[in-house]
Amino acid sequence: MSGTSPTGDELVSVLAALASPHRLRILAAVARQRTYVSELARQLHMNRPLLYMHLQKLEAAGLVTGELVTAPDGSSVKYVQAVPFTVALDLDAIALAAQNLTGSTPGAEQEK
Amino acid sequence: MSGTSPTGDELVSVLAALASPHRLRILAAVARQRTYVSELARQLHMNRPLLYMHLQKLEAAGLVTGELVTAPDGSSVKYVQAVPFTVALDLDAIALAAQNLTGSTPGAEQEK
DNA sequence: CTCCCCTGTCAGACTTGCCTGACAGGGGGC
DNA sequence: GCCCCCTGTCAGGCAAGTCTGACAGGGGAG
Repeated sequence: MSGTSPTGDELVSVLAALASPHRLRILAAVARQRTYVSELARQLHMNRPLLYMHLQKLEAAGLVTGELVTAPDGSSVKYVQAVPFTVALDLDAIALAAQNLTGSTPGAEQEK
Repeated sequence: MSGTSPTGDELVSVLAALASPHRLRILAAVARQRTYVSELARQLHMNRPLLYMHLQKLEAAGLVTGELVTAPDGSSVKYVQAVPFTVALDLDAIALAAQNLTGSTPGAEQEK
């Protein structure tokens, strides 16, 4: 879904995921280098539970992927990675997305 | 601010304004035709106070402009208009925006 | 055994956003 | 006078998002 036009709902969830300073910072940090959760928490000066929440929002929106790597010795570390994407946002895209929203009431009058 | 790279905060507010099915629909309807508030409320089947709130969020983000037109007879009608814009959203844009956020803690370590 | 680092998850407090009905007021038509 | 349309704003309730400290558990090093 990097060049394809997403459904309205997908667009909304992506935008909602992006509309947060914390998540913007997280995404930027993760895009720069592959890191694991605790390290990321230190870099960004935020509590881990909070980071977890934001991460799972980003993951739900499909913007990052988590990978729990279990080393041969048994210790596990969760690496987080940014998923490349592109969204072109303008009035036409909005108008298009607004048409395919769940609950767009297909019977509604488009033109008065 | 249609081709220029917005500050991180601006980006956040725009995305937050856009991350709502209601506001997407409002923006789409307003982009299609110039309408006034009450008429818009009827088209979208939503209460006016609710519409007002969403409109002022969109206006705060700079996505729509309101214009209170007072007819020669004294009756006034508020027309709402969409403001054209374009935002290219990808990892680079995110990384860039994350750098200029208020409270980006300029003294923080960029590279570990 | 003790200390440290890691991963998850939880309940609770707090803040913000969302939505509603109701109100005040301006103006026109009958 | 009454009724209809328009603009605004308000308090209040409800739902959702945000953030915190604390906990349980796995594993390694001294």
